[in-house]
Amino acid sequence: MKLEAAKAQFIQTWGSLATQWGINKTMAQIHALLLVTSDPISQDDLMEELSISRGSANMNIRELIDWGLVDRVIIPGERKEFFLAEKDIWKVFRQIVKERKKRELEPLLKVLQQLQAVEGDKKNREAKAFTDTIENIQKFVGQADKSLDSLVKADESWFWGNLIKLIK
Amino acid sequence: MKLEAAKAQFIQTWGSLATQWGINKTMAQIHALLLVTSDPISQDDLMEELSISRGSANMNIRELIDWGLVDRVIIPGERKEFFLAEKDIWKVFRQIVKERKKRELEPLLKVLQQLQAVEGDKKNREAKAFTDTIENIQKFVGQADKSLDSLVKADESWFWGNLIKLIK
DNA sequence: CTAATCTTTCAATAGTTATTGAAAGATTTA
DNA sequence: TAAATCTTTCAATAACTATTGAAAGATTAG
Repeated sequence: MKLEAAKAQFIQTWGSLATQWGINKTMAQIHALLLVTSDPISQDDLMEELSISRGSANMNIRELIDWGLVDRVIIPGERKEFFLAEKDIWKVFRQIVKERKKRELEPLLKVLQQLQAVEGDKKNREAKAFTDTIENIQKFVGQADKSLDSLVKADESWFWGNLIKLIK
Repeated sequence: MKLEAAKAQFIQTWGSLATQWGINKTMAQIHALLLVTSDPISQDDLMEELSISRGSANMNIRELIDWGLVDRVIIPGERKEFFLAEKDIWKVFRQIVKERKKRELEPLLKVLQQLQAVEGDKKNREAKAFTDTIENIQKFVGQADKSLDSLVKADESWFWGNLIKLIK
């Protein structure tokens, strides 16, 4: 398989995987291209390689920067901005976990806490089913939240090493 | 907060969270309603409570059954089918992990393996960047795959107990 | 200061995904 | 077997999400 074909397939695979996770396909494809390219790439080159418009390139790059997955890079003597992705997949993963935790898990926890304040008639079967499930979800999400906190701080080899011991 | 209001908020929260994860909102809302209701619910009741059409209800219920999150229930003396969700959140989580692993992680691993067969000119800087990143991703995804395998088989209290020990 | 180059915005448009509801298909009852 | 009840399908339509590209806004060079 030729390099260009392999790149193209990786970009397309990354993109369609992203779609299944509620992530913009183009954003994921830009990320994929930056992941497998050693040197920083300009917006124009991204537009060219992925056949996307200026607006889309600009918007999706900004989003990637927001997520902390891509950095702006200044190249001396160049007028344009260039972009470079974090290549260490463990760091990428950690960063995504950190962001999704902040954006989704923490707001969810707040809602769950509020929902526990439901007027509790303990004799009411339906009310009991509701509070029971909410309580269970809350405990689960709370545990997950704490665990992910540690994961975000963890060193990769340490993490896998211990996890392997744990699950064997 | 009244029970009905709390249910409604939970259903809406669960639905919008699902959207961010590439999951159909209505499917998640049906799931949410079934999660917080003790007794089995008929398709007509789901349609009524969530204000959705017959077609949508049918399709999304089937999808939930496919995911192994909801069961069909026959109630003696009733002509209609009823539906009941697994309430144990650990089981729900495990089931989702199992399915996504099968549908997404395993196909991804196959692609990554293929991509390692890129024509490798070791002197080529770009080729090296490509193979390095693919290799890293592959190792990472491989580890994750194995770990999730164990998680899927794990007992909840055992899992959290050990995880807490691990990350402390 | 002015022109040139680069970046950002955003309203229009395209593309994608989900929903509807009527009709066809099953199944049960009598 | 026929009628009643329930389930499934699917083409049309609606709702949502992403992309485009031209114009406005910044920044740099001369």
